[in-house]
Amino acid sequence: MTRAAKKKASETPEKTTRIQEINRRLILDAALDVFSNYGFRGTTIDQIAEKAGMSKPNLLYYFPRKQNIYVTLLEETLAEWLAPLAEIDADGDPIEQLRNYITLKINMSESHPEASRLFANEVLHGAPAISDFLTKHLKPLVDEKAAVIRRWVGEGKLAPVDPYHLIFMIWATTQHYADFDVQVRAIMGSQVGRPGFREQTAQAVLSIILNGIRPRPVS
Amino acid sequence: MTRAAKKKASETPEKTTRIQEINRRLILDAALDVFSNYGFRGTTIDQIAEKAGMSKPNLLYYFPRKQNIYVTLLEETLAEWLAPLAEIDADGDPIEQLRNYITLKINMSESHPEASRLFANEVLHGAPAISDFLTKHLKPLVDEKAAVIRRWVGEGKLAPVDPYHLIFMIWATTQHYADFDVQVRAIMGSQVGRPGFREQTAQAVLSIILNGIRPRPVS
DNA sequence: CTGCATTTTGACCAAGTAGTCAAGTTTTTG
DNA sequence: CAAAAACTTGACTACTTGGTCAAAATGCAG
Repeated sequence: MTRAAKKKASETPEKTTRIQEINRRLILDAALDVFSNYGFRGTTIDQIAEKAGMSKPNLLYYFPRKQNIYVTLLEETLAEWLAPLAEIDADGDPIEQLRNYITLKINMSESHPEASRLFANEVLHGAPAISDFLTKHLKPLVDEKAAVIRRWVGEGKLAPVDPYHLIFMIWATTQHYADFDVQVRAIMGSQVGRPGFREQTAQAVLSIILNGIRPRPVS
Repeated sequence: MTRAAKKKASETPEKTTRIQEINRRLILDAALDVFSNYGFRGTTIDQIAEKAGMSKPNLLYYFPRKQNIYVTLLEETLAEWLAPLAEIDADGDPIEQLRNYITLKINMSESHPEASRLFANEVLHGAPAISDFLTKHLKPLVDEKAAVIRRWVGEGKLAPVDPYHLIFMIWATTQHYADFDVQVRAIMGSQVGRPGFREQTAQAVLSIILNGIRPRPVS
C-alpha cells in the first residue's frame, strides 16, 4: 500500500493532493522534453528525474513505471494535438476553413515542437502505445472530416481531390517544420530563427495547397 | 592487430575479401531492418547479429562499434536517397521535372520505407551522426536546385513560390507514407496494401502540388 | 502539538547490453 | 599440403539502467 493517493480500494475518486499535482506536472514537463529528444528507449528515468529536480525513487513514487509517464504524456498531448481538426466547420467556406486549419497546425508546430516530435517518434516506431487511439479516436474523426471535404468537392467548391491524401499532406507538411527542424535549419540557416519565418512558411504552404485544391474551370 | 582487413598501416587500399563482402552486406541489411524499427538506442547488437545469422563477437569483428554500423548504414543510404533530387534538369520542362521527382520519391517511399524511417529517426533526434552531411552535401545540392526553381518562377514557368518550402513540402509529403505508415494504415485500412494504392497516392499528391505551382494568369 | 499519512531518498539489486579476449576453426596462399 | 592469415565463438567483464525497499523527513488534521 505504498501507491500514491490510495488509502482503501473503495475510495475510487483518488483524491490528489497539492504536492502530487505539482510534482506530476514537474515530471510530465521534464519527460516531454527528454522523451521528445531521445525517444522512449533513449530516455532514462534518471534524466527525467534530474530535469524535474527530484530523486529517481521519488519520481517512481508518482509514476511507478517508465511506461506510465510516457503513456500519460502521449494521452495528454494527443487530444490537444488533434483539436484543430475537429474545429473544421462543415458549413463554413471550404478554402477559409482549410486555410484556418493549416495556419493553426503551422503555429502549433512552432509553439509545441516537442509534442510533434514525441508523436512522430511514437508513430515512426509502430505506435505501440497508441494504436488503439489511432483506430478508435483518430480514424473516426478523420473519416468525418474526409466526408465533409468530399461533399465540398461534390458541390464544386474544391477541385477533385482525395480528402484523405489532402489531410495527410497537411499533416506532413506542417509537422515537417517541427520534426525535421534540424534539417530545415541546416538548409535555410539563420532565416529559421528570424521573426517572420513562421509567416513566410505559412504563406508558402498555404499558397501551394490552397491553389492546388481551388476549384478549376475546365479540367 | 585484430581489425579486419588490416595488415600494415601502410596498406591503405584495405583489400576486402570475399567473406568480408558477404558478411558486411549481411550485417548492414540486418541492421537497416532493426535500426529503422527501433532507433539507435533501441537496437541491440545481439538483435542485429541474430538477424544476420552470426555471433555477436563475429559481428564486432567486422564493425568494432555499434556506431560504425549505424554510420555506415546512414552514409550508404543517404546518397541513394538524395539521388533523385540531383536528377532535376534545369533545362527540362518545370512541371515535367517536378512531376518526375515527386513520382520517384513516392516510389522510393514504398520500395524502401526502412531507409526513410532510418533517416527520419536520425533527423528527428537532432541528426547527431549526420549534421556534417546535411550542411556539406545536402545544403549545397538543395541550394542549387532551389536556384533552378527560382529561375523557373522568374521566367513565369511556375507560379510564384518559395523554392525551399516547395522542396520541403515534397519531401514531407512523399516520406510521410513511409514514416507514418502505421497511421496511414490505421486511417485508410485495407486500401493501403492494395495494388493501386501507390498510383492513387501519386495521383493525389501530384494533382495538389502541381496545380498549386502551375503558373496562374492574373493573381 | 501530536500522531498518522504522505512524501522523500540512500543504498541496493537484477537484468540487459556494449565490447573484450583467448582459443579454436576455416580459408587462402606459396 | 603446410603455414599463415582470416574468420568464428563461448565465456567473460564493466557498466548502465529500471525498479525495490526500508527508513527518515515532512505535511497536516484534530
